[in-house]
Amino acid sequence: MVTIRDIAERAGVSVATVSRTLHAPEAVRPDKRSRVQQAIADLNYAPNAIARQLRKRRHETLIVIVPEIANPFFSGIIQSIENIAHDLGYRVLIGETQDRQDRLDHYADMVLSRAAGGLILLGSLLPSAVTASMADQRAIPFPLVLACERFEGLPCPSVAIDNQAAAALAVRHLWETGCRRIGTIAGPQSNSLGRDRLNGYRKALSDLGVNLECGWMEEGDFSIESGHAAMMRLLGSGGNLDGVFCANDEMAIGALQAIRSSGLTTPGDIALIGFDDLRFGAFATPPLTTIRQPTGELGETAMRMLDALLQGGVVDHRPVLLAHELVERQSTKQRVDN
Amino acid sequence: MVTIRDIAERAGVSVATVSRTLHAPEAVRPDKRSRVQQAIADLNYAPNAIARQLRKRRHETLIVIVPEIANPFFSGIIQSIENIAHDLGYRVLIGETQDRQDRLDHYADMVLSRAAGGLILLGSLLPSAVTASMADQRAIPFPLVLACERFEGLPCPSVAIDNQAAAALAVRHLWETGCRRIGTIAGPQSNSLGRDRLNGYRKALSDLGVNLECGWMEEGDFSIESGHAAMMRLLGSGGNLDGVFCANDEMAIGALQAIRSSGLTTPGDIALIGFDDLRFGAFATPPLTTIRQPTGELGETAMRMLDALLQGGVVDHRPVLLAHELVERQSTKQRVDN
DNA sequence: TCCATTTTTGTAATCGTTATCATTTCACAT
DNA sequence: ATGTGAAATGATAACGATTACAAAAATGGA
Repeated sequence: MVTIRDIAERAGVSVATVSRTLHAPEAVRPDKRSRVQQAIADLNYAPNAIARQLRKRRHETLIVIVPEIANPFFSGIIQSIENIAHDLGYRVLIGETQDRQDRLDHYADMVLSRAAGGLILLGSLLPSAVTASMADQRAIPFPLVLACERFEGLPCPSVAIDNQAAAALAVRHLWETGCRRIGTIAGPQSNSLGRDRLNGYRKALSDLGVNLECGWMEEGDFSIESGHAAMMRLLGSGGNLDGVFCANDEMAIGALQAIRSSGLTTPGDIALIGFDDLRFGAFATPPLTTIRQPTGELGETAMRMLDALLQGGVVDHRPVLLAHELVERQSTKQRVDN
Repeated sequence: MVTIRDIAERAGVSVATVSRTLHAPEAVRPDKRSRVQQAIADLNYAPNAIARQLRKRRHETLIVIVPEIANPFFSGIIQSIENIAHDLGYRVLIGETQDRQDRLDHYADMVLSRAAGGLILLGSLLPSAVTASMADQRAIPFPLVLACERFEGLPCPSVAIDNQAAAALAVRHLWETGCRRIGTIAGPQSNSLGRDRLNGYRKALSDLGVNLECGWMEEGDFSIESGHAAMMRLLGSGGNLDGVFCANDEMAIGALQAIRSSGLTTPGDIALIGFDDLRFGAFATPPLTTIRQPTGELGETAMRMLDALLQGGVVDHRPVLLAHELVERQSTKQRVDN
């Protein structure tokens, strides 16, 4: 491996001069500077980032953790994180956990051992180092920002939307467009997203004075397939629904097909509303009405929070809630406005 | 920051003993070992990975580069890469380029500067360090494996399917199910995937003795939206098509909607076949006939190649071609078998 | 008890940078 | 020429781990 010492030798200068040509070229005289640059080119030298980091104790590498990259919802968030990160001089790497604690801990170890500077967590799992610190009432052991999910009482900055309110909005929309027997395909209840959205559904119904009848609720795991299966169960359970709120778009896409394959139509027989505003939802048959989360803003806010944390600033631990939005397409009946 | 020296001091031993308790506990006497472990727990010590890497010159971090994580096709590949990588003791991070050279080079720099051990490249862009080395007839400057795309004459291991043959298979399938005027929505011609699939289309037509008429071909950029737009152009160009081969599933999903919104049906009026076998394609209306790539095998092969490279082995530079498969669903007419 | 082995331990060099500080070189005025 | 201050350079100590190698301690047999 070619090191700074090899360059120094070949250029007939000291290692300090080489280092300076690299980081403050104006501080070294042009003749030496060009000799050094020549040597660097000749030997194809690239400074060893490991050694430099050891010396500088600064980290330009951040990690964004997602449960699964296959989920297109995360991509918008990640993209905006990356854009901001880039501007702020960081490098972003993405880690996928597949909801496995060991994988997550593996990535957390990178931060614990200073191979990376900080973590943005998009999933519903917490690194065990964080859980442990909570249990011991200690501070969180590294720069951490939470996005999308909510963790009660975790002392770190977080950003999300008000999932419960957004879910309630979706249900109200179904009601306002004429649905009277509104069911739901809920997300996994192990996770705050799933719980909040189900609570929103419940709250909206009770605000509307509707009783949640048995056979109106099924649970999925946010996948297309689970949405399909849950819809089949709803259809079979005699709930006699005319509208269904799905806790995300992927399950709604599965549900859509279940409805059609049962010989029913959307929105004619059963209206459907999803959550997340996936690109694929807009091109489903019929195009899916949904709740849009401000993915760009979500990512940007999270990234700026992490930057503030890394700059040593103290960041407010109260969750930042961003605005959501109803996107009306053809899977719900049209509102009669006037 | 708490270092190994702090632990040594608190436990009343030397740093060597601490290091040994960490990596070869059986080599240190139980009493000291437990004193050290106690000190580690007390001070919440985590060894500095940077320092260790500098000393050990080994890399357990690999980078997988994708053009955009939003593309669900890549997720299957990445997942299998991660599974194998994990078993082999590597840590995988994902970098997204959004087809921008500067981003790609940024990740390549991490390998060049030894912040990571190697690269698996899934996109159509090459790091400039690699292009430069090719131009100078030098060897590629770091462990690199290519998956999915093909680069003529690049001396490094690669794995893919035979895109041209697969595209030809798709076109033949349309023919065999009765289509006689077969158009295509091609991928970007800047990229080998797009080119190979278009060549396959051309070759299949000429093998079938069909003349490619004007108005049968439009180009998209692999996105849903571009597929929609391209299909609208095809419909307007008077090519009078009864079947269309789309160079990927996302464009096919866009095309599907364009056809429907024009009052036509699939496969009745126009049959459609895609490429990649996305999950969303299986749940489209109608479910999409497509070509499946063996994503799992693709990822596994790439990862094993990179491991071999990192182990210092010499790996064959001839591209490894894996088998593809036709997945018949309802967007093409049913074959009359007998 | 004492010597020869075998285990355990500690000291110090090393990895490739950066940064401090002392030293040398330079430009310029006298 | 010479003195001065500024600019450029070099030697070297960090950064925090790992690991030869040497030294010390423990073990065991006589």
